[in-house]
Amino acid sequence: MQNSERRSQLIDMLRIQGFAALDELVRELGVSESTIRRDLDALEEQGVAKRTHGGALYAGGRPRLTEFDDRQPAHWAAKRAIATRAAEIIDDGETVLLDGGTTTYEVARLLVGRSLQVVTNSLPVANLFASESRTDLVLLGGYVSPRTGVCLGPYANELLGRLHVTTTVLSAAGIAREGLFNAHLLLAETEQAMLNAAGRCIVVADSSKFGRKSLTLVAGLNAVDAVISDNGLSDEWQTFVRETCPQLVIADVPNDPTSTSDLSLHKREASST
Amino acid sequence: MQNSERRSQLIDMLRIQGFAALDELVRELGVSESTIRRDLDALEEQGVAKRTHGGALYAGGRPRLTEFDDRQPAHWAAKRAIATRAAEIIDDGETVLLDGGTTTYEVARLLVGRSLQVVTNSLPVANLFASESRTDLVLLGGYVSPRTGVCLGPYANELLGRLHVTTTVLSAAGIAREGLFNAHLLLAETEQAMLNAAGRCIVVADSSKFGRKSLTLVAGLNAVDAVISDNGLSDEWQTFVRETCPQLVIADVPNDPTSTSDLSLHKREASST
DNA sequence: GGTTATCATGCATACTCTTGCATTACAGGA
DNA sequence: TCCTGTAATGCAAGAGTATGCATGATAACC
Repeated sequence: MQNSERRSQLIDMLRIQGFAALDELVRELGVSESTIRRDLDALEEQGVAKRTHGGALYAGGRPRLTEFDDRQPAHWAAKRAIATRAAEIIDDGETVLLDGGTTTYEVARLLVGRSLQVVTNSLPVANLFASESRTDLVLLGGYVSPRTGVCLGPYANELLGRLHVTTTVLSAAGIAREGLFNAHLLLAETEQAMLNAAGRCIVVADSSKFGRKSLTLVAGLNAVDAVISDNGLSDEWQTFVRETCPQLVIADVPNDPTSTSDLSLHKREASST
Repeated sequence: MQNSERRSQLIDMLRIQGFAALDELVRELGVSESTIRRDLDALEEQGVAKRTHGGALYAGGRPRLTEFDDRQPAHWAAKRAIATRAAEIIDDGETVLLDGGTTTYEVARLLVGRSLQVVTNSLPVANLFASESRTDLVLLGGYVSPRTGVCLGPYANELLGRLHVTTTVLSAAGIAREGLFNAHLLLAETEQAMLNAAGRCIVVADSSKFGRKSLTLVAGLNAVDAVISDNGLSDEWQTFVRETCPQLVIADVPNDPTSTSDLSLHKREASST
């Protein structure tokens, strides 16, 4: 792990928690105490952190949307892999409707710079494209949920009712045999409207989502055209999805601790566990 | 010459990941470490990447909203002063409609954390409130203008037609005797809708805006309830605005080295304003 | 005031960067 | 065809930087 990467991770921890103890940072980042101290010195120098006895306080800018802050690196790798496959099957010139959610956000990041028309209800996604002249951006209006930064409510649904897009990329809080589940009642309605507005609908969901229900059912799996998940998905679920839905794409997650031991571990061979 | 192709691939990796370790790039691109270093040097030269120990960060290519980048410090002081006065006359519990534009953005910054309901068509303004649980945020939808980050078009206007807010804060590209001017045809329509949706309408405009026309007329000054400007506004304009509009607020700009003759320390009388 | 935890500093080690040089690939001219 | 200049690439060695550990100093706590 590199200097700058570790420090940005450190900033993330501070921003989320507000305060972090020294030994906690040592444990989490896997480096020595001295290194953490030096990092905190540097961060204090640039005004991001404020050192205290036994730890450090966050002193930087405004708090960001909470959902995007606790991106676990493990899940993040799966999301990245899934997003890559999703971006591959989207062609230039399409009109793409992007849902809120962390996985769709990763898809959006991969679409930046491409020649597309993007429709979204997600503020973070919109920010990615806002300054991009090559991509037309249409934002759905409505009430903005503080936690996730997505637009909800009747206005968004109404606008969706008058739009048609070639591809919709949907996320889900859970996928069960009944179909896609979501945690917000209003968001479920919006996602149903998104589904109806689409020529084809792609659902992106990492394998941990399967077998989990959430508050409300959005749609059955037979209503979507493709499901993209990662190779952690069990065989039972894979066969079930293949039977229910026209297409199932399994993204290969590279970051598997058992398979990458041969490349360049000369630097971490003596690292303590 | 595969040089340029590899470098564009490198830029893609950096843009997508934000950070890339050196050995990771070596593995991915299949060239030696030295070559990657030289590539990164070249990319840093042209401002696309920022080298760090062990890798590189994505630096350039993030063309942010241009309007917010060239904030002149001198104008900014006036805008800040104006925004302060505007924020003072907005009470907690109000529903505030905020236009796009740099001055209204400053107003928005001062309103963060207050107990309000905010309606806006501006993406930068929305970002300020998105993670704020104390402020309800309603975003107008529609086509997003890449340069300014505001939502335009019939959808925004239609939604505005069904809203009512207590206070609208409008900006203007220019103010002439005819009234408020704006540079975008579509935005002018949206601003007219904003005006109609408001119980009272406040126009924020620094003194440099007065006497300047722009593409299209939005509304006469008699349609607004208050104008807030800075103390650089000439007496003629002040009397004109006072005759046309119910209220004129002049914000005191603390230090304005550009408009005053020079910084000679004549000990002026401590005139209380 | 004594005890304990936390902090700063110096130094050894390992990694990363820069620089210089040799090799390879390619295009233009005799 | 052969030669040659140019650019790109790879390799190696010394300089530079980051990290971890140890030790004395400092600050918090009872």
